[in-house]
Amino acid sequence: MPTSPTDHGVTLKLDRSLISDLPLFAELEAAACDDILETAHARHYGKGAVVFSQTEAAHSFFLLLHGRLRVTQVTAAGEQIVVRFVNPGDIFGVAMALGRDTYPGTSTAVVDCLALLWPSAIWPQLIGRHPLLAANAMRMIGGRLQDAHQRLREISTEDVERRVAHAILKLVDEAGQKSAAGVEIDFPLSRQDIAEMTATTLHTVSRIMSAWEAAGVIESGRQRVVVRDRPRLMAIAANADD
Amino acid sequence: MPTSPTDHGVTLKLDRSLISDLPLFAELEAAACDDILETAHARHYGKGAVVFSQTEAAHSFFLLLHGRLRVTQVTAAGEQIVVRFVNPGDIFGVAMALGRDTYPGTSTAVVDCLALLWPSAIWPQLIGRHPLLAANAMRMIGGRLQDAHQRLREISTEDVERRVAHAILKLVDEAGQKSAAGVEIDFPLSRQDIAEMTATTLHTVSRIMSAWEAAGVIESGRQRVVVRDRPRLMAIAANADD
DNA sequence: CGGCAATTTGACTGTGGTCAACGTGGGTGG
DNA sequence: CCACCCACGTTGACCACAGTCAAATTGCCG
Repeated sequence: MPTSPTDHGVTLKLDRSLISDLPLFAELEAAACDDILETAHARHYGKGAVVFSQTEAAHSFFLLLHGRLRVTQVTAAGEQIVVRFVNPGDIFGVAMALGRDTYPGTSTAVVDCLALLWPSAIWPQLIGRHPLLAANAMRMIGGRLQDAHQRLREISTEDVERRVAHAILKLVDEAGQKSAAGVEIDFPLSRQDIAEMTATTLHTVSRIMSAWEAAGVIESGRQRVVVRDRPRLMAIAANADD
Repeated sequence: MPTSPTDHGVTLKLDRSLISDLPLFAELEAAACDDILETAHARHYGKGAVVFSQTEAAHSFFLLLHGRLRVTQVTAAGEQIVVRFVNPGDIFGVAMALGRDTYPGTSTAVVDCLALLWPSAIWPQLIGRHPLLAANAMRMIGGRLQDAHQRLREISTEDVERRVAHAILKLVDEAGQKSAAGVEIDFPLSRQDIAEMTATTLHTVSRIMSAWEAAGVIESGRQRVVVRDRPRLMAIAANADD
């Protein structure tokens, strides 16, 4: 199922309307957007394709336009954790800007994706010419730092059920799609994925979600989660006794 | 014991030799350092003093020159975690740059500290005038993001003993002081602190460290940790069976 | 020297991990 | 187009790691 990446529009001029509304380009003038796009390429990644791998040299950084990516890290002992999911408008693979010369994780397309990419070496020039871009990028990285700290807080202090509830609610906020029965997470998400986000096992996740399904809180199936009763799920996320 | 902050050198001209060797100012020219220092104040915080508090408006950002700070967050349920320790040369309280208008945590001086501070509002101008400062700051924030991900990995996949071993080793690297018996962490650090860094309880930390002490790996007392046998501690951090 | 905070240690318990076996649905190939 | 197969999911039994509760001890600080 993995598809090899294919180039698109490398010679084609990229239109700034693709990106000018994204938070990364907030406050930037049209000319600045054009200048930044000058050095960008667009590329398509089929479902299952690996955009970059952990420890690989960080040749490029990316901006996701369409689709959804999963970023994972593998420990020395071979266990995997999900670092985050990348949403449209997010930057990813910015290792070089963060002071690394290799990617710290692996990112995989969970659905068909379209991304822009720049050579990492360009970053210093871009922020030199466009201080607002630097400020915006720093805000986005800041958001990721907050997310990481929130997860640390949750894993440190909450029991598994509340952690799973928080994880599902966050994904619903980022990738919720109204459907007949409620709000559905619009990309394939396995029990294993949820376990790797919440520091537990797929078994425990399955047990918890089965209980929720029986209680009418969610509806779920193979790599599919629909939240039926959001307030109830929020109550579970907040409360210890239930 | 908490001391109220006192101003120092507000009118006094700050010398760039204080800061020009720090990573935040790497590659910056002398004139740039002077320009940045123009808007800085220096301030002293006595042991136990609170530099800023969670949810407080982020009026300033800081650079630690001397001492050591602990940054904590409190959950809605009232439980506390240690986010990190701030070492000399680190920036902290950069909430505004990360897109927040309040501090996400509380920072407390664990020993007497000296810090520079700037009004948060100045940040955009500073990075506008000094792109290298932006690049350096982003690298430092990137390092914190890596740290957070490493802790997530550890809490998710390792048992308590290995997590504690990793935490102690990291602190020894950052704040190790050669002493008669080995390498000592040069600031007061309680079992509770270690527990809040590693998502466990002070009881479990105490049991683990008692065992290590009996085995001659460390020597410890009231808010004091000396690593006697670093290689052995590294082996504990790496291995599961021991 | 009195008092309190930090630490130690013991006994018990429960959450959630491990091991194992069995469903099930969807994609793929014949 | 249907059937097979495999990845994904479910469920049960068991038990261990580490959290909780409790109490004693130590060592600073004032």
